[in-house]
This record gives sequence, structure tokens and C-alpha cells, in this order.
Amino acid sequence: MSENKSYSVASGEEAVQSYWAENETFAVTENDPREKFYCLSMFPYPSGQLHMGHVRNFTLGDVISRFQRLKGKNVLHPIGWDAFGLPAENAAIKRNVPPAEWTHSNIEYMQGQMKRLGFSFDWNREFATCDSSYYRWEQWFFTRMFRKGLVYKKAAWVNWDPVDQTVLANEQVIDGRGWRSDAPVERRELSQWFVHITEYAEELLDFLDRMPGWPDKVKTMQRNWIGRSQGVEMTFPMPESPVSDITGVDVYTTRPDTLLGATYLAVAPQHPLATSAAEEDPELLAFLDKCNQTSVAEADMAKLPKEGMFSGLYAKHPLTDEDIPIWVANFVLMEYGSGAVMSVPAHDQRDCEFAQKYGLPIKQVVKPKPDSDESCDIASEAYVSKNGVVMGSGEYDGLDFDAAFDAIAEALESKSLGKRTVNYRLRDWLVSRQRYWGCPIPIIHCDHCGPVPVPDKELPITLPDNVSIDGSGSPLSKMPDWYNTSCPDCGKDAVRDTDTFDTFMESSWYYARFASADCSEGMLDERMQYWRNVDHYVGGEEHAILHLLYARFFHKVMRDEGLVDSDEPFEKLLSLGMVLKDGAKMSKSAGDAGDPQVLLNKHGADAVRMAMMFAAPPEQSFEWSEHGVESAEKWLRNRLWARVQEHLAHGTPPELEPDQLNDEQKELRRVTHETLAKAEDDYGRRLAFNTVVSAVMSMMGQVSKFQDTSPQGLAVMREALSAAIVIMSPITPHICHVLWQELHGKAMEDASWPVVDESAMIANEVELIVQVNGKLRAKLTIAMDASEEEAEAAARDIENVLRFLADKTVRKVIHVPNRLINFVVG
RNA sequence: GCCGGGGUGGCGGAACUGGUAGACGCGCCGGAUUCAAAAUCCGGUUCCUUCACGGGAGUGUCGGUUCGAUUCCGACCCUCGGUACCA
Repeated sequence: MSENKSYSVASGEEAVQSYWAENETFAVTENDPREKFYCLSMFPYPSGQLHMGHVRNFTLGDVISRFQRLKGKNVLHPIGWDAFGLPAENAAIKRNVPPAEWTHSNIEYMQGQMKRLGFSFDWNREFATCDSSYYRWEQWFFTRMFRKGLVYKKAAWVNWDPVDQTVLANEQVIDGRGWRSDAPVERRELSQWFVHITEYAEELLDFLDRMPGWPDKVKTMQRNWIGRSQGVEMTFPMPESPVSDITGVDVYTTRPDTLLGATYLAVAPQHPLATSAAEEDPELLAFLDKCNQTSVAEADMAKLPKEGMFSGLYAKHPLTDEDIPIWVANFVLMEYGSGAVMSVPAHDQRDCEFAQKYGLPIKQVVKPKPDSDESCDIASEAYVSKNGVVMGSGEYDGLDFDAAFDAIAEALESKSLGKRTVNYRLRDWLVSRQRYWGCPIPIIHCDHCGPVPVPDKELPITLPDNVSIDGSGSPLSKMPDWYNTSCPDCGKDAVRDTDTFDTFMESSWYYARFASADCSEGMLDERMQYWRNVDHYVGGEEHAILHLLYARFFHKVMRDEGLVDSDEPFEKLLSLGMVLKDGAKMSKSAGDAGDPQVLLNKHGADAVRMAMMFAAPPEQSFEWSEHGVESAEKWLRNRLWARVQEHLAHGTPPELEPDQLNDEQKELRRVTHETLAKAEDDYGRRLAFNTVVSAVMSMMGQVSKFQDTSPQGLAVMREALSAAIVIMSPITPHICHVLWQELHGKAMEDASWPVVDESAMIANEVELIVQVNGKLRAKLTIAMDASEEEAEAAARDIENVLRFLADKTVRKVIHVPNRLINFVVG
């Protein structure tokens, strides 16, 4: 072995990558005696090139996979492509390149980048969601959901670009205008497919309490998103309604105790009562038009100043029969609930501000309890507490929240004007998109039979490729050759649905497909039973709600269809913080920010991976800087590589004999085993890969100072270097592969995590902190596990401590063994 | 607006269960090596004060609990993510 052998990034890493490819090192099967471990990084959208957010995501998944392999697991670590979506159509419009072609060339390029980064993927299982062999089973599954009654059609409001004559995604609406046409967006009502996720709301909520492997932060967000509440659904009757099938205004409230304080109703601008009233009121019509010229995005709506207008209509109060005016308000969402709310300005802050603005009556019906210290000044702000007692409500006066809730609910129930209900903020999942580059919805519309699911034997319904995309309309709806067909039930002329699925449909079950990626007989096969449940799912925090909730829902529906036999898809979740560039999330819309290619060429994959892992703990967002990459490369070359080469030049040492070591040798051995123990804990439990790196750096600092070339000195050195290589190998697998081979003549992938020798970690002395009144005054080296008496005596011997104890009385001594002793003086 | 995070030296971050704030690295400063430089190696580096020993302040802001708070509680400021058609 040559002492001068230098570390070469380019040739070295690519040779190791070829070795992995030729040996299919990371291809796994189900016929394996080891315990299985399924590690999955959220698959990427093939946007063109990887950005540093991808590098972080896949490196983290790779580190976890490689660590679990060292721990003796049979690790499945697959990769695929979330290939349908808007950017491919945008590219088609802009550069006149077909979405399929654009997508496939992006995939090819990004595959190359992934291989160059050395990820331990089982490439045999790779697929893209735009492969008909994949989406075929999504179509098949949708028809199962259709037959189960889990899907239905309903009108929904979309952003409409009046110039391009097309539906806009929220992202495509910029300051209320279409991104290409710059025309003010309008709202338009379309008939759309919905999936009945609310039917699973209770279960989706309940299981959050049984998912210890998920971060509380994500579970809290999902809980709030589902938004379960208990309240009362009631009707404000309208004996003289202008709309024939409306006989009252339905509202839901969680505060029936304040019902007697309701002074007006507010309906959404899209509510049938509003549109009806506007027919005879040009001013109201103008207001509705104005309301309909905003995007449908909740964030945009919520930022609008709260505005409203009286509709001229009244409803009857369900308990008092009083006339209650009906207002139209821009903050009421048509999509949520019944599109109408009852307003109690005295006890709801938003209602209060609205009432003040428009001079509507404010009627107080709850007051603080006499012994309460709550403040209540209805003139300035609403009193929203549930701890008060009812007043000004006749027979209900004096009741507390619970009693008033029940009494008023019963009164409404006895008049058949209301009932107690559980309500969810969660809305059903709108899955239809008026776009081309997505999975065609497998439904045929027949004038005689209605919507009919495409029979299994006719699946998949593939996308036509001779399509022209010019940014106007919905491409499939302009292709009669494609959509004209016959009804599977009656055989008469019929048309295909020309919408495609929301791409969250594809990402809701891909994790399961990886277990049986090549199965052509069904959506999943028995191999899913072996791999079932992703043990560790790694992905960005931006997916904390939508993607993860849809995937959990899909899993439960698959379970109810007998396709999987567990309740939840992901045992453990690692929710990654954002990699920011100039303070914002890296994404397709942010352009090419953070292309790792230059860094890979210059410093190699190990250095890029190491710099990324070292930069911050996984859950934390941070601003990416390239500065760490060069220093990572230097450390690998000048520390790890150099120390191993020096060591190899001394030949093979004898067997390590722990009992024969001198103090210095014991000390290095203690550091080695403490580092191993810390790294194992950081990898397995804490997921703090940044501190794994810093621990190894510290350890290598000790190694560099250790100059002992005696036989046992070399043996201790060899143990230390071997530990450093094993610990680093999940993060910097290429250089570790080479060094391990040189040190042990064996393949790195056959190595296993060393057993920590507890006896090597025992120290004789500890450093004790000495405080006076909680302030650090001295440090003290003392025997391990010294008693309080010994510690106190030793501390009282220190000059600086005595200075602070002089002419004071020690009132208390706090001793935390092996940590500190604190004198409380007065 | 609403929901959920985050805020620690010049910078990225560490401090794991309330017990030494600033590990490790970048940057910077000094030294060794060199004819010189690059590369490499060694040392220093929160701020104020002190010749020094030491002392004081300090983890977004203000307040609280505690012998002791980056850590727990309350209010606020800033910032990031999500907000249902970006993925």
C-alpha cells in the first residue's frame, strides 16, 4: 500500500458507483432472512435538474437506509417520479415541446445526477407516474371508489382566465390576474369530481393519537386541518323565499348558547339567495361581480378587507320568530358548510367588526361570571369566552355554556329547526382538473346511463400524444377522436370524461406500488405484505397536510378494499425543513436555484453530501451556502484519507488487547467508543446527522494527536479509524468504501455497526462545576461519583469560591452528582 | 387573516431530561513550513473591563417561575412553511 496514494474525487467516486451498479448492491428481494426496513424519500417532480432541497431529502433518506443496512436490516430504498403536473404543460406552451418528451428527458438527466450522488436506490423498482402501467391501477382503483359510492360530482368554483379561456391554478393567479394574459381572474362554477374523504375524517383524526413515530407538529397541523367541532346545525326559516327550493337559511354554529344574540345572517356571494336577490338589485349585482373577481385561494380571500351588502331579504329567527336581515359578505366561503353563517357581533370578533362597520345591532347575551376576572366591554370588542353565563335570553338566562348549549339545542330539535352535529373543517377532495398532463379520469358519460366507470378490461385509458397545447381551454376536450366512444352499459354513443386527476392522486399510493412495482396483474400483490408500511418516510415539511393526509386516506380505502392489511402507511415520519435560497423555498418556480452539478464536478458527491448533512439538523430550515462543501472535501482528504494512509504504511498491527493498554491508549479507545455510542444514538434515535459529523471530526482531532506506533498503539489506532469509517460511511459512502477495502480487504456493504464496549468508556474523574448563587465560580476535577460531602469539601478549598462565600451564610447546597455543586448564600 | 414552526458570536450551528452558553465547522487573526507563495500543520477568536488573576453583560423584545432558564409560563416583534388547482 503506497503512502503517497492520493485521494481522487472524480475517478474514485465513479469507480465505486460502477461497482454498486454492476453488483446491484442495493437491489433487494423478499427472500431474505434479515429483518425488513422500508425507507422512502418523497419522490421528486422531474422539473429539470435536482436542486439542493432534493439533495438534502435524498441524502437524508440514503443516510438512514445505509445506517439501517449496517444495523443488519434488509433495506428497501426505492425511487420514482411524480411525473404528471402543471410545469410540463407550461414548458409545452413556452417551448412547444410535448409534455411527455420534456418529462422523460428531465427524468433521464436527474437520474444521472442521482447516480452521481451515490444514492443507494433499488433502481429495479423505478417507475414514473405518467407510465400507463402505473396510472392504469389508479384508474382501476377510482372505479372501485366509484362503485363504493366514495366519489360524486358537485359544482365547484374555479379561477377562470377570461382571455385564455382556461382554469388557472392558484399559483397562476398573481395579484388577482392571470399569469399569462394579465386579465383579472373571474370565478366560474364547474361540475367536478369529488372524493369523499370526509367520510374518513373521524378515523384520520383518531389515528393521529396512535402514531408515535410522527412529529407532534405535523399531527397538530393535521388535527387543526380536519378541524372537528361540536355544534348545532339549524335553519332560519324563510316563509317568503325568492328561490323556489329554498325555504330557509341553513347555518352551523359552535356557539348555540349565543343564538339569541344573532342579529344578522351572512351568506357567501355565490349563495343562491345572493344571486337571486341581485337580479333585482343592480348595486348588489355589482358587489357580487366584484366579489367574483378574486382568486378562490383562501389566503387571498382572507386578506381582503371585510365587506358586505344587505340583500334586502330576511329570515325568521328560529326561536324568537324575529326578522333577521340577510347580508352578503365576502368572507363567507361557499365551499365550506352551507355557505352561510349566523352572526353574533357581541360574541365573535369578526362579526363585531362587521357590525360596527355597517351599523348593525350588537346584542350581548353572555356576560362574565360574577367571580371571574375576565374583562368584557362589548362596545369595543366581542366577548368570546365560553366561561360566562347567558343573559338577555329569557328562559336561558343564568345558564353556563354547556347548559345553554344543551337547552337551546333541545329547543331547536323540538321545533325541528336544528340538531346537534359534529362538523369538520375538512372538505371533500376535488380531484378533477381541466388539464392534459395528468391521469385521464376513467368515466364515460352517457346520456342514458349517466356517468359509467370504464370496465377493467378497457383500462388503461391512455393519454393521446398528438395533442396541441397552446394555453387555452382544456386540451382533451378539443379532441373528439379521443373522447367519442360508446357506453359500456348500453352501447349508445357516449363521451369520455376529458378531465384528468389531481396529481395528489398519484402520490397517494406510490409508496405501496414500490413493493410490487412490476406487477401487471393488479394494483398491488402479496409482496406488499412483506414490505408493508414504510418504516421511515422522509420529506419536506411543506407536505405536512395535503399529501400526507391524502396518502393516509388512500391507504385506509385500500385497506377497506382488501389491498393492504394495515391502518396507516407511514410508521415514522421525518419532516424536513426547507432549504432556502435568498430566504425562500427552492422550487420549480424559483428557477434553477441551487443546481448541485457544479459542486459535484468540483468537489465530489461525498463532499456535497457531507456538507449538506453537517449544515443543520433535518427538521430545521436553513439558507444553503456552498462554503461548507470545500471544507468537507478538505477534511475527507487531509484527515480521514491521510490518517488511514499513514496508518496503513505501518503494516497490520496485532490483535487489540484492552487490558494491556497504557493511559494514552485507553483514552483514545474511550473516545472511540464514546463516539460510536453517540453516533449510533444520533443516527437511530435523534436523527441528528450534523452532530454525527461533528463528533467524528472531534474524534479525528484526537486521532491526529495520537503518535503511538507501538503494536498496541497501532491496534488502538486501527480500531479508531475503522470506527470513523463505519460512522461516516452512510454520509460519505464512496471514500469509505475505498478506505474500508484497503483497511480490511472486505466490501463496505458487508460491514456491520460495531458493538460499543461499555468498559472502554469508563472515566475515573469528572469535571464538576462550582457555582455560588447559580453563577459559575470554579471548575473542579474530582473522582467519578464523589459524594456531596467530598464535593463540598473540595469546592470549599478553592480560592475563588471562598471569596464569594466570605462573610455570607450558606443557606443551601445543591449537588447534582458528576455535574455541579451550587452554594446558595444569603 | 387563520393553522404550525423558527429566532443563540461576523456566518452555519451545539448545548439530548431545568444544571459550564457558543461543541464542531466556516470566516478572521497570529505562528510554523517556504527564497516567496499556494497547499498543509499548530494556536487564538461572544462582547465590555483588567498588565494579570478575575469581574460584568449576553441566547429576538418585555415580564414571570426557579438555587439555577437557550430550555418552563404569559404578552409582543420578526421570519419561514401551509392555507385545499405548485408539488
